[in-house]
Amino acid sequence: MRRASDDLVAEIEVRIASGQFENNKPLPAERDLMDMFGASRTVVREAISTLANRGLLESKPRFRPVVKKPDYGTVLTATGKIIEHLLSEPGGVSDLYRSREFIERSLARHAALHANKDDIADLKAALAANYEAIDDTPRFFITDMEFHGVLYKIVRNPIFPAIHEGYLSWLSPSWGKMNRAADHNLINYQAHKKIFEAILERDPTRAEDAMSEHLSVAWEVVKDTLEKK
Amino acid sequence: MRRASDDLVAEIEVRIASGQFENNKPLPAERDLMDMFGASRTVVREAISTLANRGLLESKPRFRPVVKKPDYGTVLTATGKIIEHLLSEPGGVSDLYRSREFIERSLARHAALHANKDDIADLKAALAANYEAIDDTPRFFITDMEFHGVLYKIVRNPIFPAIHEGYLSWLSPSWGKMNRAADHNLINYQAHKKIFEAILERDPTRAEDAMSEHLSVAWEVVKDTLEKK
DNA sequence: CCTAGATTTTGGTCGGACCAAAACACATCG
DNA sequence: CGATGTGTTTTGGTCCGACCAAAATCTAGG
Repeated sequence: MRRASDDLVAEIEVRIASGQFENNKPLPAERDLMDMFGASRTVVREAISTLANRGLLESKPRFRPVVKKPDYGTVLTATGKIIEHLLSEPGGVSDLYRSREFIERSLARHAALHANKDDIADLKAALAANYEAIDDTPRFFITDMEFHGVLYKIVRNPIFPAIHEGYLSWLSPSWGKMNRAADHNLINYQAHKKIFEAILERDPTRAEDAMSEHLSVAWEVVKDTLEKK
Repeated sequence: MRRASDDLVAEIEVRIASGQFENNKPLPAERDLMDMFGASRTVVREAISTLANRGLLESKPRFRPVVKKPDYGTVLTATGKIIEHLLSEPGGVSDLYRSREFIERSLARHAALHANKDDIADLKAALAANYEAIDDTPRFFITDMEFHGVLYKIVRNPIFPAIHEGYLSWLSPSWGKMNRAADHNLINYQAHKKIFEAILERDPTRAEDAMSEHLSVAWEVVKDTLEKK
């Protein structure tokens, strides 16, 4: 048994994929969709709701839903709401953080083995920006993220930058409130520098260890913040 | 501006988290929810639909929605529909497969460094089961998955088995149709054996390389299958 | 105590209605 | 002629009541 709205969902998906409903353009009005598919407004709205939850439509109340052809970022935003539940449970943040540690350790190793000239240049630039921002904590936070972001980029697989985005959006609420004084910034910068140097010298194990060390230290701070709260 | 159904969604989420709506038990009838929250059936249904799409309710047409407290598996099923879209685009399967390669290489390395007695025993058992099934392709497929699954378990982080599940459900349609003759089984078994031995000897680099080799070979087969189609 | 049929409940769908906000058209003004 | 303000139409959000068919529940018969 299937719902009428499921058929509609499928048909709209096809039209989005085929470009008949153009990307980033508003969907036709609900009443037009009714005519178009010979469905009642109930099913039309239900279909829209489903598609919005899947991330294929971006629907703000009172505004026309906008067609969004899915990418790996879409997956993350669609997942966000569930992840929130998981993070609120004991160990949730810890599990997620540790998975990040696992990934980024591997990323550091990978960078040491496979980074090319451009990648190195990007890392160097990110590190420099990082250094410049040591006395500007909000800005340091951004350059910090960007330094790590370069590592996600080096694998040249669109999935990884999306994962990075995910970690940022899910984890940053946890460390947003934590004490990010200038001395922390310095410590983090130095850690980044160590990672960079290991990559530069093509030493995967040292790169991995440096990253491991870096994230462990940062985790201690995050953990304290979580427990205090 | 917020929708009335959003409030309802939030309230129901709370009641699920608090256990007032018990896990794996059916949600109250729509008309009861109307009374309970003083909302119209329209918003009640909209809220249910949203929660179902989020994965907090499992709703089969004509049946009472069943409450599902989210876990990392929930994330995957909720994501599945979007991933399908991404996989149907050029390079989609390839990107996903390569991300798996990246992860499992790291898993092999990690196992070589950190597997304990029990983990080794599990791997050994999985490998044995694998061997037993060489002449039984469907069964080999299962034991193959399980061998890899042990590696995901070794990191002792609930996120990773969930990732494994994800790869299986998303990738297996691609290789389901491919030629899985007994000679392939033997090759794969031998690859597993090499990985296991490297882990046993605590040689992370050889474990990683063996995994890398194993997945590359498998990918060639998958790729051919995809292109032929 | 179990089964088969009658009855009630309930999810899915429809149509119509109303409101307020958004989108649009148009006249006005600098 | 473009910017601006106003009036009209369109459109999404919500509610109501109704109907159907499938589930769930109850009931009578074995």
